[in-house]
Amino acid sequence: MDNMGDWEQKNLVEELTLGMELAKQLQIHLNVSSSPRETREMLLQGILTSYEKALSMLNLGGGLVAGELHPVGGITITNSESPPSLNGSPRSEDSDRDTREQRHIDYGSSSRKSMPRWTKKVRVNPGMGLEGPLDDGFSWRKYGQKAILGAKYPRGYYRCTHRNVQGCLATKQVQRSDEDPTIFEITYRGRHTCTQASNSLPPSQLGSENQGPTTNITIEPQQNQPRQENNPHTQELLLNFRRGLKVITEELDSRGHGQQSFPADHTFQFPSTSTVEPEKSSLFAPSMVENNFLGSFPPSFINPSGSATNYYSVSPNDQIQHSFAGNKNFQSSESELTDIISAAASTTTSATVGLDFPYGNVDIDPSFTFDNSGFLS
DNA sequence: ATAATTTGACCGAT
DNA sequence: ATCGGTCAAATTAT
Repeated sequence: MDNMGDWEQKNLVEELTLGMELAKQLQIHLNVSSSPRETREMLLQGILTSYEKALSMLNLGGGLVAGELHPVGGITITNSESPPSLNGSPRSEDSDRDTREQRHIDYGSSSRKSMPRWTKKVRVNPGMGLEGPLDDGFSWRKYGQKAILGAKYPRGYYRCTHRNVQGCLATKQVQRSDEDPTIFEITYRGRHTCTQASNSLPPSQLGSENQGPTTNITIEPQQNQPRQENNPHTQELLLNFRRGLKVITEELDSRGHGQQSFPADHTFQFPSTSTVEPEKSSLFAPSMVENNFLGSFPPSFINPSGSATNYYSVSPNDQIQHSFAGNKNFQSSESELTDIISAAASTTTSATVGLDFPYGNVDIDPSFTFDNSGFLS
């Protein structure tokens, strides 16, 4: 099982392959005048990230790690979370957003199976249709709620709805901040191994009365449904990435446990049963759209061609690097590991779709958040 | 009828 | 013994 050298090499190859794919994409984009600069930048960043990883794999001998060297601050996430230089794109403001997200990743420790865990703080401004924090695009099912010691509000426990069906072990906890009740701390654990099809909306993220807002998202099946088959390129790219992600996932699994290697099929399937909840929609966010989530890449990333398809989404499948540094050990306290990054950027893709929940754990590029500031504010 | 939520019990880790 | 996390039966929502 621990063919370290084995997967190490495998990963390296995967990484390099990924980089090559990205390079190819970039090449293509360079020939397409219509290709937005952002796209190119993203591709470039992806390439660099890939190289970085590959190099670290070689240098450190141990596949993992790159990030562990610097447990604090920039950590692993470097590429993803704080690529200051690269995408110093103008956008990326959390200022104008209602939901401000801050992420804090933390590894190791003693959690169950040493699953990677990362936290993100989301703020929901009153008055708006609240969405962000509570809805991250995944389907969660609440399985518990507990009063936490020093906390004023109870903590809600959620697990992936597909746990039984697909064995997805992803879970999350939602804790409302004592201080600022508009802030919610959402801690994710484990990554989704399920095929999160289009998530139908998670009706209640927060229990009932205790927690504040309830998310209401409406899905507009129409135009958003079609996604992948549109553009073969897209599909291909996504697949490639998926592939990469998958590898890492396996790795993660193997480390923590012997098994539980669920089929992380990379087929994008969307449940034909896209639930739509009309009623709510009328009440709140009128046009929130939940699309799919397969990809883990920014729109511009995939779609060069005119047909501005706005689907793509950032799925929490991308904590690639997080997984890398999944090692335990470490004396330290979480505080040390604390690194909060506010990742928010907006890529205005299409006005019609105002969604936001892109959060996932970004990885290759933190800066893709759909701009939804449009209607909330 | 089926699916999701609520809640107290249970359990492992400090 | 206490606390945080999970389970599962009962309850409620769809």
